[in-house]
Amino acid sequence: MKDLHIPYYIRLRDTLAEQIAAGAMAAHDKLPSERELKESYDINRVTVRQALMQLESEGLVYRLIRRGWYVSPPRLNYDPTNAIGFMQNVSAQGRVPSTVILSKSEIVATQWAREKLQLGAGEKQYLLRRRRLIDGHSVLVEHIHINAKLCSGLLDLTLEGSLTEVFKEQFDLKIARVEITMYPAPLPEAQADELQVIAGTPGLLLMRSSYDQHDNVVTFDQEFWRHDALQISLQVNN
Amino acid sequence: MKDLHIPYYIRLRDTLAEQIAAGAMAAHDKLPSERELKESYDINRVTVRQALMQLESEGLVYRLIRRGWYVSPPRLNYDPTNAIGFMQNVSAQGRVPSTVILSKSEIVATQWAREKLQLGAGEKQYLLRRRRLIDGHSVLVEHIHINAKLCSGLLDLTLEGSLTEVFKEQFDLKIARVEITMYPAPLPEAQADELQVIAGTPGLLLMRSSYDQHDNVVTFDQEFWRHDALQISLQVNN
DNA sequence: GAGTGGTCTAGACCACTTC
DNA sequence: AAGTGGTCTAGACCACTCC
Repeated sequence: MKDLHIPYYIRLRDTLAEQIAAGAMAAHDKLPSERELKESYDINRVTVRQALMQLESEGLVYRLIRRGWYVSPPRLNYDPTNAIGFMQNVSAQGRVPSTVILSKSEIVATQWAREKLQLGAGEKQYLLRRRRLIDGHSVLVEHIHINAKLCSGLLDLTLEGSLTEVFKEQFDLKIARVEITMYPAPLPEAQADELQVIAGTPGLLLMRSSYDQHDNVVTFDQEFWRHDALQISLQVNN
Repeated sequence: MKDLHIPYYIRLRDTLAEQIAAGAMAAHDKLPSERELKESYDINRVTVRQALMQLESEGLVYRLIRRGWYVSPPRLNYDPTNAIGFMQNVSAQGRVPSTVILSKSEIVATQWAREKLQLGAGEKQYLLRRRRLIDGHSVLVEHIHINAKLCSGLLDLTLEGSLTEVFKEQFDLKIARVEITMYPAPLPEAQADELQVIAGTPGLLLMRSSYDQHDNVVTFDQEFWRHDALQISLQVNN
């Protein structure tokens, strides 16, 4: 015999999901506080949180640490086979992109970066860290490791937009080939902090290696996305 | 001032993650029961579960309903730009694939399927539901909606392997173009049951439309993956 | 029948945000 | 100072699995 009882947290989850779907709450609206929900539905606060965390993993709501729960905006469409940059892609979908440079530095490549960038011992790399936003809300943090000898002086240029364009315009470097790997994974603590989400919340990890026309590695990029911020779409011709 | 206290559930999560990484437990090994962990680490069972659910969302452990928590195997590599089928892909990675046909039927296309398959009112579709496994463990459930008039009699053939091959060999249909959309999302209840996971656990939803050489829609496929079962990798040439 | 995980309660204290 | 979410306790009962 199957258990036919519907748990309270599932009912609350569905109730809230319906309200959101029905448009009773708009993107970025704040939900009632956990204690209010607890009173309204006469269930324990732990149970309320269980429902909210379900909705979070569905991408319907997100939270700001110690500030509350909010309705998620629609996902951004991302086509990894398309070379279009973040700024253009977001704009094309009728939303407002922005970029914050978190840090930029020239360092001696770590062993790990040396492998990824195919560098020898002692060679230099740039490390560029950026946070990117849609409609004023952070959606990803990225760490871009750059082969410094291919683009000396890069850090003095404008780095908010497409690096691919900067490489082409300023350094005559064409990105000829890109390798991408991605999978769902929780955000590491440092990146979670920067996205103002709690460590361990679901995320999407995307890594990208870019090669120039001579098949040198130009950049190795790690992107830490909010898991509810994007949807991957692509087209393949055989 | 930042809070420097490390929560118990984070400590337990890290402890278990280290044990797994160190190889103290192999793929599909059962973890100690929640009550054993509670005793061992002298924390509440709710807190133990919090740690386990974190590990689940990281893809390090999975659970079988009411049976326990187990160590996850490595992720399958999946290249959406590569036409290679599931069976071949799994084999190529040194693992053992299998397929279970859950149901197959010929039905009048629903409105929703009519749109996806670009069919007129009253036209027929096949619905094929399969579960696919790696090393004997279910990793996905798929619902394949098929344009019946392009491949009449399909359901009488062997359907465990690559449909793309069946189309080519038996119906002279070449899959010329594929559109894929995917995003992290929890598994719907029905699919969760079939994968023996609890409804609402994290998953990956992948939808695929296949077009033939005349740009007719041949199939529309919904795949419900365990979120920890795969990693997406692809290469793009510009 | 013993053991497991799934659900739930009624509290508590804390760090942090908001006012 | 009041309110919020984050963490945690010490129980409880249930459905189901395993033996």
